[in-house]
Amino acid sequence: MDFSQPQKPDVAQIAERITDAVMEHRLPPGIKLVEEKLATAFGVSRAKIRQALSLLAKEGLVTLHANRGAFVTRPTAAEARDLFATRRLIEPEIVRNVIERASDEDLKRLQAHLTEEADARQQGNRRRIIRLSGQFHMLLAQASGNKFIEKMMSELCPLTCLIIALYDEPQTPACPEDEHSQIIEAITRKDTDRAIQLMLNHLEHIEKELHLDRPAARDIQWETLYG
Amino acid sequence: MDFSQPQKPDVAQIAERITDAVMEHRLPPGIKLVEEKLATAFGVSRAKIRQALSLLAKEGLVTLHANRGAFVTRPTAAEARDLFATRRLIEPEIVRNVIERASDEDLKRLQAHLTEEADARQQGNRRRIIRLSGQFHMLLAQASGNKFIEKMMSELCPLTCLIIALYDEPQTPACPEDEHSQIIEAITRKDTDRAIQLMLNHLEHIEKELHLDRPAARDIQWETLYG
DNA sequence: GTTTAATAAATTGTAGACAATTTGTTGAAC
DNA sequence: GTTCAACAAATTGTCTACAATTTATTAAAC
Repeated sequence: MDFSQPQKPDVAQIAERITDAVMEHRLPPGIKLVEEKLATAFGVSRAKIRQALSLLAKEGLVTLHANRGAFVTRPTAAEARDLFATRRLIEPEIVRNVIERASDEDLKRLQAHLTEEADARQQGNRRRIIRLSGQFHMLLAQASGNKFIEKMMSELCPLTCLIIALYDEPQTPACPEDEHSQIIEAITRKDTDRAIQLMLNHLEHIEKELHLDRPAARDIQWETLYG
Repeated sequence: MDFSQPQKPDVAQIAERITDAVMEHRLPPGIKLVEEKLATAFGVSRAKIRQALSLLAKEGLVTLHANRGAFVTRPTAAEARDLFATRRLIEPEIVRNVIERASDEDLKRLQAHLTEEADARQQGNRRRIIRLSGQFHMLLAQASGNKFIEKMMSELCPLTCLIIALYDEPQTPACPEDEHSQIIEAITRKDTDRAIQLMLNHLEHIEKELHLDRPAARDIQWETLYG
C-alpha cells in the first residue's frame, strides 16, 4: 500500500490515513499491520507508527495482541448490533442539536459534502462513496456542537465501514441512494420529527442490508474446507 | 503523591491509578503531570508513563500541550453541560438494557457496590464516596452489555468527577444520599419507567448542585485582581 | 508421510541517550 | 526599579540499539 506523502506526516495524520484506508476497504478487517512496513511506507520512524497504532487501538479500529502486533479489528455480529443500537440512540440527538444550533456555515459545509457524494456516485467510485457516506455522519456530529458525541461518532463511523466490509454483500450497489440529502433537506426546514425519522430509517436500511446472521463474509470457513 | 506498588505496574494499571487519583480529587484539574516525577513515583521508565498519559489524553482526562507536557483537564462550563446532556441521553438506555439483559451475577455485583458506598458514607470518607459514586455508573454500563456505551461511560464518569471538583462547592455534603440504591431497587423490580425517571432525577440533582454559571471554583480571577 | 524438536528469522517491546523546546535565572543597561 | 537579553536548567520529543517474544524453517525420529 502506498502511503507516501510530500512532507513528513505527524502521528495524527498517519492515524487518519490508515483510518481512511480502512474506511475505503483498502485495508480489510483482520489484516496485520506490521510496524516496520508502515514505517517505510510513511517514511517515518517505527516509534511514530507505534503511537498511531495505539491511538487507533484506543478508538477500536485496530486491535493489539501482546507481542503479536496490530490487526485491523474484526467486529463480531454482536458488536455490530450494539454499534447500530448506539447509533440509533445518538444520531437522533445529533439531528436535534444540529437543527437547534448549527450555523449557516455548518449547513453550507454539509451541502458541499452532498455535492461531493453525488460526484463520487456519478464517477462510480465505490471506495470514495463508502468513505464519504461515513464522513457525512461525522460532519453532522461536528455540526451538532457536542464534543463528546462528536468524538463517539468519529469512532463509530469507521467501525461501521468495517462492519459493512465484513457483513455486506461485496457487490451491493454502494449505499442507499440519496437518503443523506433528504435528511439535510428536513434539517434545513427545521422539521425535527421528520429528520429524525429519516435518520432512523437510513440506519435501519444500512443494518438491514447486512447479513449479521451468517458468518463474516471474508471469513475463511476452515471447517468446511474438507468435504 | 505516592503511587508505589509491590509489582511493576503495566501501562493500563498506571492509567487506572492516575484516573482513581483524579476521581478522588487527589489530583486537581489543571495540575501538571511531570513525566519524570511520575516515572519515579511508579518505579517505571518514562516511556511507560508517556504511554499512559497519551492513553488518558485520548480519554479526555488529561490534556497534552505540545512541548509543555500533560495537565489534568479543566473542563469548561460548556463542556460540563454537554457532558450531562450526553449522560442524560445514554444512561436511560443503559437502564433499559440492564433490566433486559443483566444477569443475576451483575445484579449481585451492583448490590455489593451499594454496600461499599454505604460503608464509605458511614466512614465519612469523602474521597472514596466521590470515586465510588462515579464507579457506580460505570458498573451499570458494564452490566448493560453494550461495549460502546460502556467505553463512553468509562470516560464520562471520571470527567464528571473533574467537573464536580471544579464547579461544586468544596464542602458540599458528598453526594445525593441513596439515589443509587433506589435506582437499583427499581431495576430489580424491572420497573423500567421508574428506573429511568430516578436516573434522570439523579443526574439532574448532580448538575443542579454545580455552579456552571460562575467561573470555576479554583480558578484564579486574574481580571479582578487589580481594583 | 507426519509429528516433534531444534534452530533461525522476523517482529514486537523497552530502555536509554541525545536533540529540541520551553521555562527560569542572572546580570547589565537604562 | 524595570526591562531586556543572554545564559542555565528543566522538561519534553525522537531516534536507535538491544532484549524478549513469536513465527517460520529445517532436520531428525517414528
